[in-house]
Amino acid sequence: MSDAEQTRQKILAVAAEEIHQHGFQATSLSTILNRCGISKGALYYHFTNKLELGYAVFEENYIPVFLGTWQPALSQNDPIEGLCEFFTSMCNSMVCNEAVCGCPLNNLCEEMANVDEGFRLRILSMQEKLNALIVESLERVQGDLRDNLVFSQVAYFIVATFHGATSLTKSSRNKELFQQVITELCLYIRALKK
Amino acid sequence: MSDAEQTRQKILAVAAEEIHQHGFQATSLSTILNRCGISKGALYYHFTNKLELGYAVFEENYIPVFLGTWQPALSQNDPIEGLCEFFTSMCNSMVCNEAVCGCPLNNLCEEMANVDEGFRLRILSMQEKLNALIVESLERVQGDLRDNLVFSQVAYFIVATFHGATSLTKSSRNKELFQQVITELCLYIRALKK
DNA sequence: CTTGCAACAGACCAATCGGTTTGTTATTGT
DNA sequence: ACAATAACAAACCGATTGGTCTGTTGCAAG
Repeated sequence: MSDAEQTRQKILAVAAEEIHQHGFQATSLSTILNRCGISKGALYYHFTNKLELGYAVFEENYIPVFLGTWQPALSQNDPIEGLCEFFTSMCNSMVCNEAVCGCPLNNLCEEMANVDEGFRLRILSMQEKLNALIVESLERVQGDLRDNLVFSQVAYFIVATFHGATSLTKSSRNKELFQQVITELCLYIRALKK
Repeated sequence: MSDAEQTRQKILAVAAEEIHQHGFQATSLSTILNRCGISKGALYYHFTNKLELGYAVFEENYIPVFLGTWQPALSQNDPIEGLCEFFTSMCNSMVCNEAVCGCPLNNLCEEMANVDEGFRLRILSMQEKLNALIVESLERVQGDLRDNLVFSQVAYFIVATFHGATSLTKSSRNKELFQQVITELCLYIRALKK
């Protein structure tokens, strides 16, 4: 990796952290510069403005990480159990920082969806992709599931509940609350089976 | 109502709107001043600083409205149907502005819970109150419900899903998505009965 | 009649914001 | 050897932020 590409990646990584912790609008470019040990010239050489930096963080960091965490769970032989194990292990491995900062995608959705159209469309596209993934995996084991299920509806329900759980955790700073919602969610998911 | 109290209420009302639409941090005091047609001196006569204004909005506007919308649903003879009708009517009556701006409480939770402890504790207290309300109403009709239900867990689950649904609606700007999650949530809630 | 305070008005302030511009350095092709 | 460009450094800029300070006005009590 070239020097230039290295600084670009460094910027992306630091910006991703800052945006995750403080939100996009509250993230200060000068903080990023300080943490990276670079100048403003460097940043504006690699990114045309703050918004484009935000988009780059979203596409090059958040999306891959997001898909990388959901995909394996859904490609299990039994996606129902895959999801439940995924959620449960997330409960157990969750460190304080994650609990407090929430899901980067959901954070951006809450903050930027009605502020900037570019963010909104990117978030929407990601959510639709995740929904499609879940629907796919449910269809794959359709035979084991109850009749009359509306897969897309079920998929959105699962994601909504998950994101709601992270929101609850932010205010309570209590892993147990997250765990409770997840436990109930797993009960719901397993009840999808015949 | 005295003149002074009137301006105070005006400030609170306008601030509540601005915070709902743009979040607390992105809300500009000068915007509030302009919309109210008052000076900075007036605002700082009634509130010591921006944070205290935010707290006042939360306690004097958001909390009463929030409780005022959930309470009636839960005090129905049949809280299960009360909740479902509450959610469904919210789907139908939801105008674009509400869909885009989301729930004020959840917004503040996402934005401020890990930024300011004062906000976090107020939000937490409100969430616990709502949870207690739901638990109460479930206990009231305990006889009609399935055994082995953990009421508090169920209550948090319902609220989490509801808030997750509003988040989904923000990015999609699609009432139907909200409706789908709510439909599935009502299925879940009704399935709590024997 | 005047003194005092509640209820503001509005100029002013330092700090910070995102963004621009100019300058410098190291490398590379010719 | 030289010109060109990539990859920055850093001073600078206008706008805006939350917050302060000094006035000013109207009413009410003494």
